[in-house]
Amino acid sequence: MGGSEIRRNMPLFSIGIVMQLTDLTARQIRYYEEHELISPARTEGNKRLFSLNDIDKLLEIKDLIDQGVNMAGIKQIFNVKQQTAISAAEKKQAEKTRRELSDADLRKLLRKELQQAGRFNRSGNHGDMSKFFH
Amino acid sequence: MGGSEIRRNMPLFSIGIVMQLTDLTARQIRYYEEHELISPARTEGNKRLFSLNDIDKLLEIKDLIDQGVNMAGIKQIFNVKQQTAISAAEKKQAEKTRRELSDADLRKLLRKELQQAGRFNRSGNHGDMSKFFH
DNA sequence: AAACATATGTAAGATAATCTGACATGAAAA
DNA sequence: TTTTCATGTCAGATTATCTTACATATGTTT
Repeated sequence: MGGSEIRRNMPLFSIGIVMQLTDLTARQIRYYEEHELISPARTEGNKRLFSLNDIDKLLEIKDLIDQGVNMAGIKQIFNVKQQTAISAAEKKQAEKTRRELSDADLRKLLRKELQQAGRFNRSGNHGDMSKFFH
Repeated sequence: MGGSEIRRNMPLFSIGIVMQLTDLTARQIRYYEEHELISPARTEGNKRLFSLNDIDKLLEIKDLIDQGVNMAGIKQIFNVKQQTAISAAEKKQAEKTRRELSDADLRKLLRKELQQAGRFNRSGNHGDMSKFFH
């Protein structure tokens, strides 16, 4: 179940398409990027390229703005969601680990873990792009 | 199960992205369009916009060309596939009809059918874009 | 072999789509 | 009322794509 992560993060859509899909103006989309609510990829020539996850986020942003939340609020909400997702992933991973690793593996892992702490990753709580893809 | 049809036919992708996704050159893609193997939509400004189905087809075309099939051959293959799909759909539809319509409905339908014959529609035998979306 | 057809490469000139940066503005907050 | 926020709008620059035309390698027909 890790492949769909990649797919949902694949930069595929031009800003024009994203405008249609989200019903936001280019100005709005760029403004949200400026406030780091999204971070679309770029082409070699500096054109923005959005992923499905970006579009999900934009739809969420739109909802939240309709409900009167400002940039700062949305940023916090995203942080919380991300943290929640990370926790959930860690929990799942811990559970998986408990079941899958032998004691020997565990010792090896522990050693590694003690040395280099703190790597990171994206998470992914999907919105409702299910309207567009299945 | 009709919504995903729409989604797969939604024009979303610029030619640049399709080039990356299919590993075809712009020249090749335009050539295949010229030979009516695909019919991408256009923006107001005449830029091509490809759907998931278009991309499926391009991947199929690529395979067939690798296997030495020429434009004419591919066109025939697509025709056959489409016909097959239509037949399948008709069969399914007939079955559905048999189960779902009352005799009254059937009489009404029959009348209509006798008047205006011959409307049409797309079909859809999907390729393997499952690599990119789920 | 010569001539032709097919599929693709490549280049030129035109136009569309997008970019950044700046200034304008209405509504809400201070 | 003055600021701040979210968005609109315009200008000038750059990228991406378009069509058309010619070039070319490989395969086919005469």
